[in-house]
Amino acid sequence: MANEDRTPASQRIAAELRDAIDVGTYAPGARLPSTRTLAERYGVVRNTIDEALKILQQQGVITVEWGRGAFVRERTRLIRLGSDRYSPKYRESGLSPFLIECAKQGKTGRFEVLSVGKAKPDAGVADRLSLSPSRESALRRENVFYADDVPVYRVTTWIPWDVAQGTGLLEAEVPHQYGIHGVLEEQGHTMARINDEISARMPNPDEARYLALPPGVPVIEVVHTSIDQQGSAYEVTSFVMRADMNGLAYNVPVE
Amino acid sequence: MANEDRTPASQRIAAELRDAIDVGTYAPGARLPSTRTLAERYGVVRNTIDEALKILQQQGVITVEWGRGAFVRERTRLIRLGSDRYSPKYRESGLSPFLIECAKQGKTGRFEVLSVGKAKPDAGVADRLSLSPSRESALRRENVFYADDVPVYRVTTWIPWDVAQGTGLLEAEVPHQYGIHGVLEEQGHTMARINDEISARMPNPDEARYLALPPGVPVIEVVHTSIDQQGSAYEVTSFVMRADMNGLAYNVPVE
DNA sequence: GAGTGGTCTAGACCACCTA
DNA sequence: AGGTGGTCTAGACCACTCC
Repeated sequence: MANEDRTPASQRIAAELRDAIDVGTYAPGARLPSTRTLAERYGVVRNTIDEALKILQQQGVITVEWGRGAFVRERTRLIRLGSDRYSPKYRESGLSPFLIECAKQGKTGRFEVLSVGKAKPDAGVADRLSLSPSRESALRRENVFYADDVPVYRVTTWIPWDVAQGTGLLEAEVPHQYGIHGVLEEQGHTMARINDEISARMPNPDEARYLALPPGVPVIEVVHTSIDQQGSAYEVTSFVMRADMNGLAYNVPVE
Repeated sequence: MANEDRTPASQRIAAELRDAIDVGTYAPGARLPSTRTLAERYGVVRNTIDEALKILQQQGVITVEWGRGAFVRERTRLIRLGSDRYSPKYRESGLSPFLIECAKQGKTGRFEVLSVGKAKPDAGVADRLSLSPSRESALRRENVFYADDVPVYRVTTWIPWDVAQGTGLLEAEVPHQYGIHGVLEEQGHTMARINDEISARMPNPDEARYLALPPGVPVIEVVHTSIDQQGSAYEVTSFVMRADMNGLAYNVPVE
């Protein structure tokens, strides 16, 4: 048992397994030996193997399935949300960039409306919309987007009440060929600029549940603000997406 | 004893502690009771408390310090890397956007050059630079950026060899007031557009070490491509940054 | 030295999956 | 039923921090 190495066994084993995965001993999708087998092989108790697997899980290297085993995570293709997603050039297709990207990858995209209604925006949203918080309400629409029935975005849209009222945006079904932004454009709000604020973090328990996130998968949060030709913000949308299936791309001019 | 709830004790305790943190029972920076105390309070063994704390750590809610205790993580202010970071308007100040942002927050920004030399770009970089991979080399510069001596970015820049040669970019010290992009501009490459591809994930062990990342902190990766007025890519930079201290902002026109 | 977290052992029971 | 992962107990030893 002379253990020359001073790093804990669980970490050492995690590193060894990770190396084995990296060199392809265990291919993506392959099952690792059972915890009992690994415990015997490394001469440690099963608990220690559990620790090692938890480390790999947190690193996003494996997924563990109840009663089945631990599997090397498959590299999922990224869905890229582009800076051009609001571009008029997509209007003609009648499809949203999300649906186009899904179709490209042979996936079926769809979304569900979770809620539509009047609500008080939080301070951050109120600030971006130049509303006085806790005094003015806004229209809130909550959606979830799916690719092949896997939830990939949780989307919350906020529109100042005076912009939204009387437009039909209060209906679950948006009554316009070009969606919400089609309606807003008819109200005189043509999108001139966007401001996207991007961050990443571990999900909170709610988000983990909504997005059915396995452990070790962070989320990307994009807070998007639409700005019209007068320079005023008239819509804020927050996207929360699983980071292992989504990316962003901004191809933009230098000003 | 009579445990009506079927969720594991460690998860239940983690949720209770998280709620206590959310409502402010434990303020940011405050120390949680010791694992032994918590074990007694919840009537479980210390190991179970350890599990609960690991969950909170992975969620990025607390940091645990050896021999000192578990502390509620302070909300660190974000350093925002903006889409305007290459804008000519910053040229006059002579400061990079990173240094400006650090100064705003009362932090001292600096960077170190890790390496400068000829290297073969990987397939992704070669593709973005329209080089034939494994045949053409490029200049690679590796830097680390610090804010108050905390490493926040790991940056790797690639420039095609025929663009870089004879420019002084092979020196550790870039011989130009406006940095790398000042030199490249003198070579006739004026930045007309940028293409930033953004993803997030858990760090690999290397990155965790370089950036001194505590557990539960994801990284944001930005692969930036500079495009000149002829529409050709002449520089690729990869930024890997700790997600709890960094964010991105793109304020751009809709085209 | 006292207190703290980190880890490990040995053994047990539970819940889920496959057959 | 038999295999798999998930969790918990009880107790032990180690390493780091602070006084």
